[in-house]
Amino acid sequence: MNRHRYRKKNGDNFRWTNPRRDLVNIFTKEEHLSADEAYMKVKQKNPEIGVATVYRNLDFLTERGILNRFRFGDVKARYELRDLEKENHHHHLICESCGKIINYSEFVQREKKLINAMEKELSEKHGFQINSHQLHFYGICKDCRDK
Amino acid sequence: MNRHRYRKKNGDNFRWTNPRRDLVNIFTKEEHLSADEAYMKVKQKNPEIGVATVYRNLDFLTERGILNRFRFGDVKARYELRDLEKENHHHHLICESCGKIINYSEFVQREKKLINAMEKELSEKHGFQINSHQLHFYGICKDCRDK
DNA sequence: TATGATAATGATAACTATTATCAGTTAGTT
DNA sequence: AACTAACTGATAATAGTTATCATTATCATA
Ligand SMILES: [Mn+2]
Ligand SMILES: [Mn+2]
Ligand SMILES: [Zn+2]
Ligand SMILES: [Zn+2]
Repeated sequence: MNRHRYRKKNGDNFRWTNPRRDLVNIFTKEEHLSADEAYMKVKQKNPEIGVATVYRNLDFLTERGILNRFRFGDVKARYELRDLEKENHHHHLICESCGKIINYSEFVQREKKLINAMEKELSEKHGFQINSHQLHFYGICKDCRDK
Repeated sequence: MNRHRYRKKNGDNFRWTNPRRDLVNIFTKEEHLSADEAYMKVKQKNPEIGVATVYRNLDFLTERGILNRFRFGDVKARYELRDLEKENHHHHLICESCGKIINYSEFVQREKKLINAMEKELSEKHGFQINSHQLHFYGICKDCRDK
């Protein structure tokens, strides 16, 4: 599991650097980018940046709770800004044909109730402390169906 | 998205070979194996088998609906036999510390209702045809918490 | 039950995503 | 301005997976 280990050991005295700022900026404009896609974007603003820096900081920002990391069946990880408000909490539809990813936030209320009950029971029954959940729907998007 | 393309073009005249039989057998005994883990297991029975064959057939069996493929935050894919009965439908708890994967099937009834409603609305609203869903809970397992 | 078409295999090279290493650079503190 | 640890970029290394290709095995048919 531990393939992401650019972890801080002592304290939290991190530095707010340009690559970090640039990355966060990019994710305010675009969602679900892979490391490579983010790298391309950041490069436009700062051609000097290296891939390793992008990977390191996607990891850094994810561990700091600023980004969410997903793996949608695809090998490569994808990222988005973490929802600040609970109301924005959303999940994903993934097209198995073209790979398109669609956000949806319907049913948040009803879902929340079920998820809360689940988390409670699961943590009691399995002694498992739940930190987050992901709900993915796989299928075929409208565009691909129309073809 | 199309990184898995050992796909048949013409018809469905596939052959029921030893590697395929062996793989299915292994998954009746163990769950959530990665390609490499499955390879090791099959090798015990048939030391001649190659990795490529394992990858090809994990893919083959997944596309034939015999196996489920997952990516639990980890880079590597993991597989299990697809649930034959709806009653066995289950989801997963993933420990972010040790990587342990726990099946759970509580709430299937309540969940089914919500999921059905979701699938209906989502397909109407987004024109998206939903084929399957995955619900993953991430957190810390009992063993890791006790340490 | 032998034959033939072609699906499948195994070895291995290649590729893609990610991580480690390390010398040089910077942010933030004094 | 000087100091120091955090950070960076280049690049090598690794892990997981897929492509290639010559050889073999399956199975429908004769
Ligand atoms: Mn999203
Ligand atoms: Mn399972
Ligand atoms: Zn599509
Ligand atoms: Zn654990």
